Amino acid sequence: VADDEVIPARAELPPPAYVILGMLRMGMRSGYDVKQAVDLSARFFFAISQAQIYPLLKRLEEEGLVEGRSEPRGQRRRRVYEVTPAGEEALRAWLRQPGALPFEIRDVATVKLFFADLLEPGDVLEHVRAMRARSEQTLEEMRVTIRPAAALYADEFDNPFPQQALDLGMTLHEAIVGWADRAERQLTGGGEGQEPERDADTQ
Amino acid sequence: VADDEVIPARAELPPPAYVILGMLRMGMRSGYDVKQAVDLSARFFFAISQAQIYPLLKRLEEEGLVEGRSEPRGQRRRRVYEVTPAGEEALRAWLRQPGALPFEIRDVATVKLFFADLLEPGDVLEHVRAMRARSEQTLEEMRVTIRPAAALYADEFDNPFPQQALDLGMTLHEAIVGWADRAERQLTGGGEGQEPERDADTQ
DNA sequence: CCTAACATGTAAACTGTTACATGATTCC
DNA sequence: GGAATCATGTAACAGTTTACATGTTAGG
Repeated sequence: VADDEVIPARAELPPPAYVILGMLRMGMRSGYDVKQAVDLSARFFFAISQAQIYPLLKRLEEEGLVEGRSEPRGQRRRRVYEVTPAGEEALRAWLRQPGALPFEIRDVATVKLFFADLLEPGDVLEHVRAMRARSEQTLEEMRVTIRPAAALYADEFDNPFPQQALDLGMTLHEAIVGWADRAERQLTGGGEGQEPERDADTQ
Repeated sequence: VADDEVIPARAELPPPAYVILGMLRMGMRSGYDVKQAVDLSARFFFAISQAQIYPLLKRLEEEGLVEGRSEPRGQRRRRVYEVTPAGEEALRAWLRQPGALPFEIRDVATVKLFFADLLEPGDVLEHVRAMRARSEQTLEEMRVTIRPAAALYADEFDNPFPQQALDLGMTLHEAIVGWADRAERQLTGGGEGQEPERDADTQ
């Protein structure tokens, strides 16, 4: 259309852009769809917020990696996207690209445990139980809503990878539950005869 | 000194500020010390960058939660901090404060696995192995450098919590290694007779 | 002499969240 | 008629990283 169609060889896309690209390739069509899909699955290892999606879709389109068109539902405006061959190639290249894969956790609960020295024993116990409950709740969510969807991808589309990613997430939270059990036993005077049961030294 | 010493009842401190406060309380003295300590331990569940530390130390001091003074080593300038009673109280209040404890993971490796459908089977296998190797390396780091330090805190200062936090981190990475083993077996035609071994359908 | 470690600081850029605005449609 | 959901967008803010600047000291 314009005369400045030259792709300006942009900087590498941020990871959330590839999440969007991947979700579109898996059949999601609108920005809204993508957000729903991420909240249902990828959120457990890479959350993205709604406000990131629309600007990134625009950018993906500018770079020719997706093609969007208006497809309203009734009077309700709606824009749907398709991954272009260039987009698929960009996604594949990113997936294959080796290099550092930082495993980033940001968990204030563990920070609080780390410094729990400052708390009363009762508070610490409660905190460990909260951590346990949190992972159990996450597991329940995964079992109820995500597992069936992942199974569908495995069975219908012969794509086992969402299920495997979900499996990793569940494994992680099961490990936390196991850890919490051990920690709890240790805190509730679990050292039968071994340790001379620490007083509330608090200092 | 000035006439506007009134504390302006600031917004709640961001989590990294409490990490710094906690580290100072554990005996770290300078910003540099804090950074070293975080990189050695807390980084596995809550990393903070050097550029965050000095402005936050300044802010903590403004709010009366720490007290700093210059304590050069030779000609090399150096500012050391101590947690004030108000600071200890603020930390304790934050530790006890209930409420949402989001467990945030941002892991591009799992994102790549999730979308691995686009890759050749050989690439996927390699990727799972890389994830396994990553966790094994992290475990090795933890065993070599952090575990002894955590044990020291447990034995010398009767503070078992850093060790327990480290333990949680190790548990997590051990779970990933276990998951990777299973995933690898599944990918290398592991379905002996069970599954009719999926071809490289690639699409 | 040179490198690594000690030590502090900040500007600019980037990333991400919160909160709001806007409006249509579906379901009760 | 009202709430929930569908659907898109953005401005303002908060948080984070990268990169650099600056200088000292210890060790090979």
